[in-house]
Amino acid sequence: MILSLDLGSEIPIYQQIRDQVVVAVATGELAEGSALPSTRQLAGDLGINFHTVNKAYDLLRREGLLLLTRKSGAVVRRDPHSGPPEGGFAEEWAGRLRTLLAEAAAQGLDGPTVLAACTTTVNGFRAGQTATDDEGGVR
Amino acid sequence: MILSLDLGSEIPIYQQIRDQVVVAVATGELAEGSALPSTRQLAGDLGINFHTVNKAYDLLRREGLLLLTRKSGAVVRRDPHSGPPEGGFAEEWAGRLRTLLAEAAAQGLDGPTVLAACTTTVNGFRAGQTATDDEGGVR
DNA sequence: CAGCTGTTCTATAAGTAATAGAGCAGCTAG
DNA sequence: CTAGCTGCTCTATTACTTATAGAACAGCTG
Repeated sequence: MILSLDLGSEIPIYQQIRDQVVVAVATGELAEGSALPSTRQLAGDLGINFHTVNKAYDLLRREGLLLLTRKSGAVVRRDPHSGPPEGGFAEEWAGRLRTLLAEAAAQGLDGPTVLAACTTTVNGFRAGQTATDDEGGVR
Repeated sequence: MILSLDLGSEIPIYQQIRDQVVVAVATGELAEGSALPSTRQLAGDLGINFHTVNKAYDLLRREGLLLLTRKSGAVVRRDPHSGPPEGGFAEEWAGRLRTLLAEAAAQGLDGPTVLAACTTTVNGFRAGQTATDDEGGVR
């Protein structure tokens, strides 16, 4: 997968990394078991400090998406078929969804437009993973 | 409207205020022209510094939701019927939506569940502004 | 005038983000 | 066994953000 950073953004670098890994897992681009570059290597490729990459990986580990070991490096732990998320996630996530959708509504986007954007985005994820959906083989 | 703050949250206070005003505008609880408490009064009610409230109001003004004048105080400028948002908003918002929905998908929430949450939330907003009260409790 | 309003300035303390360097423990290929 | 990789941890510095606080100014209002 290819990571692109915007160093001039107000979004912290470690969060840009985290967000792009999350999207890659959602689309199926990163399946369960996929290996990510090491912290030092990715930092070198991106031209940033390895502590910053370490922070992003550590955040992904705490979210349950990455498994970090000394022998295998960084490996994707979950994918969209791994079953329900950990306790409390759905409620916290629904709260953030409410804020984000409220922002669009307050700015004048009407309901159908907002829901169409949601549907298109979610279907875009599934298109990326249903290619090998019949296999279902969890490695 | 009633503002509730969580001082122990990792979310900045000024952003909690902003988020709750945004939701109130989306639901119609705060219609165009509604007056908000002054910075000093709201700060006193919440037990926080008025500079923090000022920051939240200033953010809402930059987002086009509030109109701040010395004579009228803080007044809601937009509501869901004010027409399309300002240029560039939709694209930036769609990017954040993608990240948020990807997070749910990566954690194992399936597409229909995610879209159901979106629909329920958006309909909850519209129930607050249209004549038809649907009582769509999100629980 | 007295008392509100938003607004702007300085200032401080605490936390976060990103940088940097050094080192340790565990695994693996040569 | 050695060399080199891995995640991981520690200290440290710089810059920015968050939240606090006090003071003052300009405009409107009763």
